[in-house]
Amino acid sequence: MILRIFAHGMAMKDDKLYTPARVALTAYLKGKKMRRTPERYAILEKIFSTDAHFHVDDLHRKLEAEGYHVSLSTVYATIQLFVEAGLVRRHQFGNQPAQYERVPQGVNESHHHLVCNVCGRVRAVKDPTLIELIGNLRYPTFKTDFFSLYVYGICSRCQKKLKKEKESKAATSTAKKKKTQNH
Amino acid sequence: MILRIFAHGMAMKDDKLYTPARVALTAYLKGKKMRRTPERYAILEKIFSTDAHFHVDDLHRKLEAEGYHVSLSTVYATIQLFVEAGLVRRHQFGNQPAQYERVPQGVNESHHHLVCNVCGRVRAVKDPTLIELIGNLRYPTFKTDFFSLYVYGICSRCQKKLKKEKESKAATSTAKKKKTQNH
DNA sequence: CTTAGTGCAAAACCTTTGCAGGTTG
DNA sequence: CAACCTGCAAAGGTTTTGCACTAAG
Repeated sequence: MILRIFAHGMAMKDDKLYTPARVALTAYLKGKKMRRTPERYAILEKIFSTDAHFHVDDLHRKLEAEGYHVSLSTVYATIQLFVEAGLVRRHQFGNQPAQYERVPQGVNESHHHLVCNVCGRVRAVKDPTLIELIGNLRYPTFKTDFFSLYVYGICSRCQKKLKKEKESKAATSTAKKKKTQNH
Repeated sequence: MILRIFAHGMAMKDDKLYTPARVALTAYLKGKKMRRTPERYAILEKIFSTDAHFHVDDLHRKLEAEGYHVSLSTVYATIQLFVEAGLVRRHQFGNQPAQYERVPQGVNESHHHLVCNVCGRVRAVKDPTLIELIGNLRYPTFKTDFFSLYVYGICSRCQKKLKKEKESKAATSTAKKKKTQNH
């Protein structure tokens, strides 16, 4: 019980995000005549009070760690519900397991993703001009909902690492050559 | 044996795609001192002589159907190799299983994807201006390799279907209301 | 001949499903 | 108090792995 209150306190800082999401969820559930269960709101709060991106079982673990027990299946089902309700979006970068993020509000929060092909790290990049441009595209027979832009490449960290490896490899190969010549 | 020859004949029409891919694979394998096995070339040929998009086990089934036996694990390993070699690209639309496609050659073949949130169908759309624009984006510390743009929404087919359902539902509800009023 | 690559079967992984029991409206 | 939702365990589908054998260089 203390844990729950404490956890709630911790999340206060981000209530600006959670509050409208909670209102939206309530409206959605009422509209669909679905039940407003404590689990759904607890999961929603967790999503809207932590990092924008999350993995299903990280979220589950966090909830459990706070002393809030929900089954993993409920977490899966609930996230699926949130996706259908337009509160959460699913991403799958490269061959990584699925990630989710809360739906960005407006052009200012919208972003695209830089994905490192080596380490898999994902960086969100804001580019309002680009977002607006792509968001304004229209297709004759297709009713657009949203879009995802993933830019794949190599992050700075991995570039450095690869450079180092290359250098040490080159050194080894030079050494080998010398050795061969010396024979 | 006859099957193999026949299959090869069938694929002739797309050799314009396969030939440069084969050359590229050979160069890649030589560079990495990896082996040029018949399996790798057979899988590459199949990829470059059928639809641009494919699922791993469809590809495997097609090879088997032609009488060319490769294990599923080899198909997985080989596709992964092709991805690393820059010959094939991986896609994962919504919550569907992974799809792959051969890497588009130049701006003219490049495209983005419209994905239906209802039926999951994917449509490739060419938009050279857009592709060029996104392709020219540069990031200070990130070395871009390629990008994927997925536009999610509802395809025309599903729009029609949903419209029909709505209409028939509205009719039912009207009927119900009348019945209630009659009580 | 050395060892990477293959085939097969089993395991791992993430996600969904079936069913019994609890909770919402 | 009906039916929806949850929890649990088991199954599902896809992808990876371990190991013995084959074949490329």
